Amino acid sequence: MGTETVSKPVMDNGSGDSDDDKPLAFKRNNTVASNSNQSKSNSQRSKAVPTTKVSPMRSPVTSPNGTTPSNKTSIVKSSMPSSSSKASPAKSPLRNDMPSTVKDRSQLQKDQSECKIEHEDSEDDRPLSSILSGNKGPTSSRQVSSPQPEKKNNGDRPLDRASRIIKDESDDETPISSMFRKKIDSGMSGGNQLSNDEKKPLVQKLHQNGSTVKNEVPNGKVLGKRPLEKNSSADQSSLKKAKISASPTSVKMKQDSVKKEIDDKGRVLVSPKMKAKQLSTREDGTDDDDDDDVPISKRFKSDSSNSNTSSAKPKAVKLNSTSSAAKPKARNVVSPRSRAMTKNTKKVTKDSKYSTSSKSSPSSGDGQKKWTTLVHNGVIFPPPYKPHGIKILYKGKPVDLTIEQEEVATMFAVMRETDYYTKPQFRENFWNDWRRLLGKKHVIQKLDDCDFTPIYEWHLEEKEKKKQMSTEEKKALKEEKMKQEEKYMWAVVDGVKEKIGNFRVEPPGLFRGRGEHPKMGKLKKRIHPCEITLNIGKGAPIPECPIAGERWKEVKHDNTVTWLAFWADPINPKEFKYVFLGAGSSLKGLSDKEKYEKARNLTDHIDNIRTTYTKNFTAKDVKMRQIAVATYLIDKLALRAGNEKDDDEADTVGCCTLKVGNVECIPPNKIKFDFLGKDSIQYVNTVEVEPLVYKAIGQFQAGKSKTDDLFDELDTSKLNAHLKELVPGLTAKVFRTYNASITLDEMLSQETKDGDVTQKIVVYQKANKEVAIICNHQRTVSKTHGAQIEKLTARIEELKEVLKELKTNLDRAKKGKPPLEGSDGKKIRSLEPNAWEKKIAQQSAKIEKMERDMHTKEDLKTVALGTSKINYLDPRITVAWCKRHEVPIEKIFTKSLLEKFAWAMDVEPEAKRKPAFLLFIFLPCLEFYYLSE
DNA sequence: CAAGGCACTTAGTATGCCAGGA
DNA sequence: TCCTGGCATACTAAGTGCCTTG
Repeated sequence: MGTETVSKPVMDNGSGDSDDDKPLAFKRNNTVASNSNQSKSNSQRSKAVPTTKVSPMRSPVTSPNGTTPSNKTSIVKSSMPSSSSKASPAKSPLRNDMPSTVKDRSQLQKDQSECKIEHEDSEDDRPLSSILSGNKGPTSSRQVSSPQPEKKNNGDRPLDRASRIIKDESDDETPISSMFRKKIDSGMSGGNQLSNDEKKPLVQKLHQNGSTVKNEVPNGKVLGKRPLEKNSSADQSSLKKAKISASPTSVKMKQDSVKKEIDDKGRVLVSPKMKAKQLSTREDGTDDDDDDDVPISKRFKSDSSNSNTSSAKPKAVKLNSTSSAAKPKARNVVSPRSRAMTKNTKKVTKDSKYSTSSKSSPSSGDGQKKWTTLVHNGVIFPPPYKPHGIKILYKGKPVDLTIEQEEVATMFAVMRETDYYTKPQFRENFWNDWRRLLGKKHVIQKLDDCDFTPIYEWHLEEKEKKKQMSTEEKKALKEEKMKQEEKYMWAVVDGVKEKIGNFRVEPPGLFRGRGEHPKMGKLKKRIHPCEITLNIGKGAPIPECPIAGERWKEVKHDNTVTWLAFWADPINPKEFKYVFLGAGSSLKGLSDKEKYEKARNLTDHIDNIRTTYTKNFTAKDVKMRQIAVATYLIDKLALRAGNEKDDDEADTVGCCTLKVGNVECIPPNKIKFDFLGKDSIQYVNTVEVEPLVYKAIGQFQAGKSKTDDLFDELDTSKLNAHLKELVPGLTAKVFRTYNASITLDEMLSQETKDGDVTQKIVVYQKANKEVAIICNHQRTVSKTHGAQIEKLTARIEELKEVLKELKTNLDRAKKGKPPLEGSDGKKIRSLEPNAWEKKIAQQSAKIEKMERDMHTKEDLKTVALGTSKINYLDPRITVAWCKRHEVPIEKIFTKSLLEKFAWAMDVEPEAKRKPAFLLFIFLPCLEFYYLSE
């Protein structure tokens, strides 16, 4: 895309890039944080961290408004799609579509029979309208700003985040949506869809292989293409326009980029991009369309009419607020959602008609129909263990082991070079499980007397052999593997071939829990078909069990969930391991998009939320005060919610589970956090907080021991229940997404300058790094890091020596003297002074680059950039920025990320519409006016 | 309301692959 | 041409959050 070029120039006004840079939507005022300092910790994992970083950008601000319109009204609405969807407690009267008869897992497990339930669906839940309304108002009223007082102190300023607008972005996107709409309009009116026929084929045959099938239903039904959107979602549909069906063809026209694929049966399938686009269309008419695609502004319009309305944010119901405090945190809450749900009622319509019969299981998932037809070939199992016959030594003597015993011994032996190998907990757990296989009377009575060296050496040899294979051999092997796996790699969802994320059953091994996990080293036993439950469409052929003589545990047909298969986790039998579609699938894309929409929607409410919690810093009710402080920390520091954990898990915490000892008050108003978070990654950060927060934390600590809960009246359910009262669908994790995306947007808009692509990429990486620091995404320093730095340092020194020689020769050349001979003794030919100067410049540039690279490497040695890019940064911000600045998107997103974010690729850069765009930011309502002009 | 169940997202590490440099 | 570093992907652990049950 470079395209925009032209326009861009035009647009710029004096402002220079800045305008361009303006993010589409989000903007923030403040400066970037300075973070830099974070501490990197040293080493390894646990240690590191952000230390005091100062505030990461976060917050600055106050301000809001000014710039942003924040308020676009407020309305909440819908936005949170999900909520709606979920809302209904399953039950839902609303949903109709459900598949008929499906048993839910629990039931199944219990062995009950199926339950049929019919629901209507709710598709729409929320009216977007509300939002709109907000938007509309030009002026805004937006709220004022932030609550915060802000002071910035050194770095961290408390909350200052400007309120920015994410929403604007939508504006940007408008175009996109428009496209969709057009599509719709144009064609369709009717909903024609692709024919169902197309899809049908898949389903046809059925065989069962022996598995137990429960609930099988006749299929039926509609096979239309998948609606991409969830039913509920945002969409609301009220609008629903007729959806068009999206026949591939039609779709295609619109999108160029889309590629078609033909599946083996000759069906036309769509590439991810296309699919994304298709989203807009709905399949059987059933679904709603997605409003998602519709620009918010547009949505508003349409929606407004909607009923749902609910608009008002205030909405939410409140739930109870009870006070009790029990510490045991309970998880659930009630929820406001119910109300929301009610709304749902809405939608129903659609599905019901089309849908087939499904019934859904009451409990699973959010109860929304996720697909209509689902065909896949099951999962592939790891190859059986191949005994090597190498004996371990026990007290110096070789010991005979059975195949099973040898297999487990080998798992342990090959871990010799890992840290686990020497950890007492790991060894103990391994020993307990292995001993069970050996039997009490076995010769081997003590792990420490075992010498696994022979197996370890065998393992090294095998590795070496593999390494030494010729390229051809490796290639052949790979092809062979591919051939075996090909059939398991794909699923056909509503007629579209999609990649499956993890179609391989996890092989047996020793559990590698992170941190001080109490179960590390336990044997993760081999999973057999009889432990696996498959989920396929009714009427779809039941995958053949790949292991002769065995059969699946069960075959379900639940279209309210997205998993294709699951089995009980052998380490924690209460949990499951699932097989899902790949990240590039439309099902995943949809939910990803919803996630970012939720975050974006938070922009409209953030001021209000901050005002609320600021007010509650002094609430009389302890629970309320704790909620206020916890929300503040989650907003300011991007902490995770912090669910309760069991004793058989590593001892890590999140915001709600912080212990008194994890927080240290440093007068006058700084707080030092030091705890192990997810994956046992240490979080160390000293930040300045609002004086009232400082005071409140001191109160929460008073009279407690270090191991007591800081927020003893709180748990994630209560916290989220409160957040939902403020904004339907809002949960603690949304703040992380919001802050990450806003930070990216602000940094990109503030720091991107004219320059070449490389420089722009550096800006992007810097922003990415900032986000990674905020989110505390760390990685272990590579083993070779030190050596690499040394090497680079040496190389730089060498280059500097050469530079010195060049300078000397320049001086000599100026004096008419011949150059000195090189350090290697070779003669150097004479050059004119300007030629020497040129060489000097080149050499200097080379040195600078190398120093910069080294600095970057050192700087990022403990920072993991990928996690935030994959999970937290709204890809639309990246895409729009790339378009605006003519940076090829491939420079930022890998192939798989491009696939994953196919739904975001259409965002308008906005450059061309800059004028309108800018206004947009400030005065959303003028948008149409401008554009039309 | 507590507790457990379930579904799905987020996360760091291990491994494989490829391009650039010696 | 081989080696290495760095990136991309594979893998799977560890979170979040909603729902149901008692």
